Amino acid sequence: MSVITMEAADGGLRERKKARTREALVDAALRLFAEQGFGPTTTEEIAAAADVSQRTLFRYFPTKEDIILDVQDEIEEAFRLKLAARPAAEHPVDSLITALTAAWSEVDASVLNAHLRIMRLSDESPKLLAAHLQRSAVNLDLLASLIAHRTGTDTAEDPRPELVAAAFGSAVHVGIVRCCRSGRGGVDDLVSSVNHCLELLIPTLTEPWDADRRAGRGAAPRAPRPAPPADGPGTPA
Amino acid sequence: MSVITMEAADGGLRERKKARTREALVDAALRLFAEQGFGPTTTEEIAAAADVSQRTLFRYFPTKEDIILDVQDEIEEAFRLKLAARPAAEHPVDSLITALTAAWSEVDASVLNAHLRIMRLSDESPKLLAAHLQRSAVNLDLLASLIAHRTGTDTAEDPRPELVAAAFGSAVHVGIVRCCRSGRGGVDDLVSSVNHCLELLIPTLTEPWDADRRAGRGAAPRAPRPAPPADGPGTPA
DNA sequence: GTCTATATAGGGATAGAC
DNA sequence: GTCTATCCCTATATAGAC
Repeated sequence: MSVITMEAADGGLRERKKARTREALVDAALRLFAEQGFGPTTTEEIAAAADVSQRTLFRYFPTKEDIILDVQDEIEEAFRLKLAARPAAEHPVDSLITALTAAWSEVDASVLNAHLRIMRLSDESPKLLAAHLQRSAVNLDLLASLIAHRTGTDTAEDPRPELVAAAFGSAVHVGIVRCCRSGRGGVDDLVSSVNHCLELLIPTLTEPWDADRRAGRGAAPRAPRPAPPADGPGTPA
Repeated sequence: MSVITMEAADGGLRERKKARTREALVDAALRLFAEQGFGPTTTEEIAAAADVSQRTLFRYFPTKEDIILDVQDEIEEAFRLKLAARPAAEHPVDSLITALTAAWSEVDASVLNAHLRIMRLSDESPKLLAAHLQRSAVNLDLLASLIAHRTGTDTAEDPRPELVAAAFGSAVHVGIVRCCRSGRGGVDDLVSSVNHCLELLIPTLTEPWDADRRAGRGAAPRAPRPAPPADGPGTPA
């Protein structure tokens, strides 16, 4: 048979079969985890549900956690692409917030929903939570490198790229966790919770603590930095 | 024999034996991990080195990682105690920084050194890193609760306690990681690296980005909040 | 009887041989 | 892709200390 026929189409025939197998595994895992929990579900069950052998499963994913944690990487990669599209002169904090909004508005809703379901599962399984946090750490490193590159900062001498990335990541994480904890949460709840946390981050660190302030209804925080020129090619949403 | 004789001393005979077994396990693990790495060392080896059975090891520690990660909890608990001793009116950010300095100056140097060694091992073993991050998350929750209690803030409605705790924790983490990455690091290097990151956190988020600023030698950041009254009972170092 | 330690057996994840 | 080995961790059954 012709090699050309097999690989010509639009991503390769094999590529698409691989992608389908991969998706079948992710779907099966997501479903079984929801039904039985993360721990009780075995890799053999997942493989059987996706009609492949256990060995094949481990050829696609190195660990059980990775089967579902890949969607996280997918989201974060989209986010980094949006960040790279922001103007270089913009302050990293502004770039990060704008890029996140842009990325989340473009990502498929089912992907964000899957991410939410994974966060829920993490509450129940320490192992899954640990794997998730580890990935977040790796993605944070990538983010810091990207920021350093964009601002022409030498990471070896200046910790600021890592600090912005870490502080931003913290705020996003707090927003996600709070959304998950508040019972049911659709994608809309997720977005508003994270946005609220991002808005509050700087005022929380710089303004006097007012016990009565809540949910952004308080004295409006003074703009801490001059607004950047609105010349960005990105998607300001 | 008399019950009084057995338990009168200062913490109970059994308690001290338990503590000694525990310490023997931690020491053995720390030594074996340094010699062979985290992954290759088996729980049976650790148990044998501490002269107990594998089952006993798992009675003291639920997982292999926990054998060494308990020193982290020890440090963080000391930190929370120092934080609780700060005046309630002080801004959380100031309380956190002061409490950290106080805690680290009191903790035994060997404990901090053990912590550093663990961080190094984490670079080598994803599993250890994941477990470490998970613990940090738990400790961050405790920290947020403490801050909420001290400031009279309702965590359900106001995310700020979680935000300060998370941002502070991020900066500390960045400082630790940078210290570990910069080759050899004594406790002094650790302290200065973390302090540097803590000083830079707020200016990094609020001041314009100046690519030439480095290591704190740049325009001094304006004090973002009025300095708190120096009436704290803590150890301002 | 109660608490604590042990040995043994086994399940489940993952790596490697074939 | 099947089979096997290894390691982490758990369960059960049991024995010593007081």
